Amino acid sequence: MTGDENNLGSCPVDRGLMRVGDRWSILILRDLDRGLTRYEQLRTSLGIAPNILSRRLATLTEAGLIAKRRYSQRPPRDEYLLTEAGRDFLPILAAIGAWGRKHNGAGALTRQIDVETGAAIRPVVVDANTGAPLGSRPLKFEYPE
Amino acid sequence: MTGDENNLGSCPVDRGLMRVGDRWSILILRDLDRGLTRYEQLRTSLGIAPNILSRRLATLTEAGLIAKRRYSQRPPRDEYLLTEAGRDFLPILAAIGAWGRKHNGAGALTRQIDVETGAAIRPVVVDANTGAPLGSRPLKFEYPE
DNA sequence: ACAGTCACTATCATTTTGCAAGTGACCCGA
DNA sequence: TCGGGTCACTTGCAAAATGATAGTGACTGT
Repeated sequence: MTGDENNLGSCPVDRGLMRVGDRWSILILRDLDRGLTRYEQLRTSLGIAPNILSRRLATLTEAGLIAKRRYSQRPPRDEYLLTEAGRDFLPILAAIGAWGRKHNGAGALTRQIDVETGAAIRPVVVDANTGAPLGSRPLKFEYPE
Repeated sequence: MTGDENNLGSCPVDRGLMRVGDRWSILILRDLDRGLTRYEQLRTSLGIAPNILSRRLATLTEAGLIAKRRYSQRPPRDEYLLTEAGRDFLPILAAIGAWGRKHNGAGALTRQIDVETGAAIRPVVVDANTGAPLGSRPLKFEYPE
């Protein structure tokens, strides 16, 4: 499967994964969030081959999650920044991180700290309607027509 | 990168992705949640090649997200069920779905309904400490030693 | 002029994915 | 009991993606 064919199914999860459905893409978003925005920073941080990094950056750009910005004219140098769609994805990264910590969390792990309270955040997915964590109330699926 | 080498980094996101870091795995979890638990159901629902499905089911089983259960002795038939770790991952699917709906949501999409209230859920990742959605308060990263 | 950095591209081997066909255990009807 | 039919796969092979390594171009600083 190519990952971005245009037979859009009715599943929003699939829709999401069409755009960020691979490991490197997600790790790139994580690094951009951490402040590593330049090609060389990403390459060394991730240990990714340069051709692969280029391709991932291109697809993420095309998917509208990141954008290239020139930070130096001479010499011409670019950095990659998260777009709004990209920033919107960050909470999901945090949720994945929380899951990884819980189910594969041996050893010391990076955490995110709330700057104001100083406490490590504990990401949870809740239903904005009820405030209840997902999984705590019964749900059913509703399929279009 | 193979995806499950044992150089575990300190990033919990990476730790999570080591175990579910590909499109098919996530789509399989989605289908199991929807009640499609048998091999043939998954294969036809996903349109996946049988050898790939077998491999994904094997790696998900090895990763502890799903488990095989015999539902018929004669003929011998198995189904796949989510483990606790697998169920723990479902809220993340919902969050990915919400993101997909927002950023790639043209057309009619499947939704999840709270059985008690009848309303479509609106998944949001919040910090369990403050209740605030992630992204609404400044955060910093803390790296181990 | 020459080394060094950054941001890549090009080439090619390896790995993974995907398609199509086949297999084995069983059930069911004629 | 012989021939389909279903389910849950496996096997073989082609196509695509990934990864390692080397090279390129635009500069800068000495």
